[in-house]
Amino acid sequence: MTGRRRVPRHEREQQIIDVAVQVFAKRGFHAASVDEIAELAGISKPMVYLYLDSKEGLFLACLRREADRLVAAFQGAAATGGAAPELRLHAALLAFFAFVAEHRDSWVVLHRQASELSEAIATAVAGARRAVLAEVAGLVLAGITESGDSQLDDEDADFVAHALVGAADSLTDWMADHPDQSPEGVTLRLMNMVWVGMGRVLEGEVWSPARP
Amino acid sequence: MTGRRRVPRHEREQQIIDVAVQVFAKRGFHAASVDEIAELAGISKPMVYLYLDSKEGLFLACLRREADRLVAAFQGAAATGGAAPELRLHAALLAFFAFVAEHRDSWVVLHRQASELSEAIATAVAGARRAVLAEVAGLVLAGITESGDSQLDDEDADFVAHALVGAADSLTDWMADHPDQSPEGVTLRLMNMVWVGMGRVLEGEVWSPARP
Amino acid sequence: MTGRRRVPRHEREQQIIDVAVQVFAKRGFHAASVDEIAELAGISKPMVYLYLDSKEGLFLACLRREADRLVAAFQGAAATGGAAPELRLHAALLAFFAFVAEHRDSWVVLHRQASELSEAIATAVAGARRAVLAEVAGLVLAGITESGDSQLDDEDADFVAHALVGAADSLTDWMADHPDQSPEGVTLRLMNMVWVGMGRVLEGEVWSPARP
Amino acid sequence: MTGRRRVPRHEREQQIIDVAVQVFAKRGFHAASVDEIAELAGISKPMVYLYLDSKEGLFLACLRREADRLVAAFQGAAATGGAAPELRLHAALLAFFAFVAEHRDSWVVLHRQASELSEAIATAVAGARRAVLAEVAGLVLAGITESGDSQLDDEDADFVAHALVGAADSLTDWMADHPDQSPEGVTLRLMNMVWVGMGRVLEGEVWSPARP
DNA sequence: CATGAATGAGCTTTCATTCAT
DNA sequence: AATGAATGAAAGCTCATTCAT
Repeated sequence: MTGRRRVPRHEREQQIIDVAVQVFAKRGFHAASVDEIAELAGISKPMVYLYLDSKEGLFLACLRREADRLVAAFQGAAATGGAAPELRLHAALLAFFAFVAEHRDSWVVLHRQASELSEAIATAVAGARRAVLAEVAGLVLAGITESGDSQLDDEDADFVAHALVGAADSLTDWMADHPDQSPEGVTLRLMNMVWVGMGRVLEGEVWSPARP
Repeated sequence: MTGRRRVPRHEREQQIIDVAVQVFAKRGFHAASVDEIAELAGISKPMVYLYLDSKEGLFLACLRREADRLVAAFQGAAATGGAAPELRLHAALLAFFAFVAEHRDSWVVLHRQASELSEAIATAVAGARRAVLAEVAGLVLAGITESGDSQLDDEDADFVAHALVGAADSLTDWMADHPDQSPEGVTLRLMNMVWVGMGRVLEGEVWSPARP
Repeated sequence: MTGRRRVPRHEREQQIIDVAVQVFAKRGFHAASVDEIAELAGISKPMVYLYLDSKEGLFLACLRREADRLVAAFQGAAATGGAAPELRLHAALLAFFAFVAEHRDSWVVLHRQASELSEAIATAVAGARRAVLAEVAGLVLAGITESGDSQLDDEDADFVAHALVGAADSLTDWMADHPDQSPEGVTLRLMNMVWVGMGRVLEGEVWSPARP
Repeated sequence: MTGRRRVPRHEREQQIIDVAVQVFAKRGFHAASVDEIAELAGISKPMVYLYLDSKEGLFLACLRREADRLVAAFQGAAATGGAAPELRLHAALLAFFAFVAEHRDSWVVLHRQASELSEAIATAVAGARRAVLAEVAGLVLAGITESGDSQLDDEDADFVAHALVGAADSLTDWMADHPDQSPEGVTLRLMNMVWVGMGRVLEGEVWSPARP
């Protein structure tokens, strides 16, 4: 039971979404029940339907709000992290890890519930991920270009972005197992691992199984 | 309708699991219905329950079979890939990407359905992932140790393993968008990105936002 | 179809229980289906589950309501039947036969469905029966004690109570075959049969197969 | 697993019925499953159907065999218990209590499973009970007649028989709670309670609430 | 004589969703 | 603005029963 009686619409919506994020994170989309969400939000089911239309609408609202927050944090950091691409990438990654550390539920909803859902939802999730990937790829490409060499192209940058985002994603689990590690530390390690390696590759150092 | 009439038990079980992997991959655990699986397998529901006990039992059977296959391929390659750790890592990653390329459904089931499920299932999935992570961390550690320097310890190896596995994971999506790319190519790129970078780091080259 | 549209909860519950008693009496617990009960009550199945939780919960509710009614009638009569134990026993038996005559279904549910059911249900039924047995045994003991002789003890009273209750129980069938017989008449006959006999025994008259 | 391989039909049937009586007694008709019975009997389900036709046929076979045994014991004792009706009644009751003491499962099946079943089964159970009631009523009537008085008629005898049989029935529970009590002792007590009382009543002693 | 394989039908239960107030 | 009452539809699961060998 959160608040009661005569709450203006927008505020009620946010309360409902707050609760829904928690419940979806804990139970998953299908296992979550609108009953439980309504009860935890301290209102009746018809209100949920009046404001959010359907279970899927409710989930979409959660998704959008949390995705917007995450993407905003990410892009905001990338925009203000400094001039050099690597600094901006670093700032963005840091923002990401900090967001996940602070809003675990939001992250779970965004990350682990995309399959088994409707077109609309899958699209929304994919859109957020694509936004992040594009941002990263852009930074990577800028870093490459800046370094003068153009051995690597768009596709390579996309590849690196996927690898980076996947690594970051997986490292959220590692973080959950190492609560003492700060987002800053994690970010620094990841940058070292990937960025330095990428730099060397650009300089022509190539690994191959034939001559390792 | 796969096979018909009077099929011995073990064979039927495999048929059912074959179909179930497809359906679970397409719909997700909760949205999948035993009815649909039975119908696609060309048998009646009671057979599914007779042989696999419950919907969860069926899912577990899928999970176990596919996880075993994947882990076996991965570890088999790691064992026979050569003497040097990086060669073995390369072989293992290659086996992984090849497996995913060939058994997309299996991979989806293994990868995207772990949350919102019962203890038993979560355990099974986590176990498979942990096996792979441990294998990778071992290889990474061996690579580090071999190189003579011991700046990096177990925790670092674990970190790198998470990053690598997460990157590989995410790259399966990239592969799905680039059907022309071979598993070999993907593997090579990833090794270059990570391994070379790691080598440089070991040699003392450090990146930091303060002095990039 | 009993009542329709927008009935407050408690009233609906009683309607449902009313119907359920009839159906359980006719079919027995296992053979009764919630579908049939819902349909006869003129509502949909989910209402039954919303209010009574489960088929077993529904049966328990029937059991408790009817058992309470019967035990209350029995004990109420025993309490107000007069001073002398035999008068009170007579009043209680009369109340029992009158109850059965008027609520045949309730009696069937209470009496014939105890086995093959869950612990909770068996406990509820056994509890009601035990309450009645204890009441009867108490009256019998009082009658014995009052008569001055103490040849008979607690165990004897318990034995007599079982015999009496069993006789009464069986006589409900006899009543069903003799609709013209009033509860009063039946009660009187039973009292004559048992109470007088018990009195003689207390006075020392003993029957034995050796010397009949 | 009782016996195996190539057992002649009649013997197999008896084995199946033996097991079925146990299972029906423990679980009740509906809750008992043919699967469990077949497994405990050490044979496959189709054999059960081949020999006993259906679940109901199986139950009927159990019922008939056990009812025959009980009625035979009862009537046998009544026939050989001596000349005087009360001696024969005593012998018959003794046979009844001894049967129940020794074949608890049979008694449970005969006694507590009659409702909720099909016409055929209800008829079978009712038939057995009626046979016993008739026998008892006959003895009671003989006792009455012999005593010279004819205040009491057929209906009265039937009433007494119902009371007696119900008392005996209920006393089987009392016996279950008093394992040290012998069938002989129980029978003697019951005879004392009822027969002596009946005798007094015949002699004109009448109880009534008006003048107790 | 005997059975593993197979199923039609029906059960209890749950849930997203809407109506009447 | 808000809710208690109500339901259609479907899911998981079980069981008595039969077929093919």
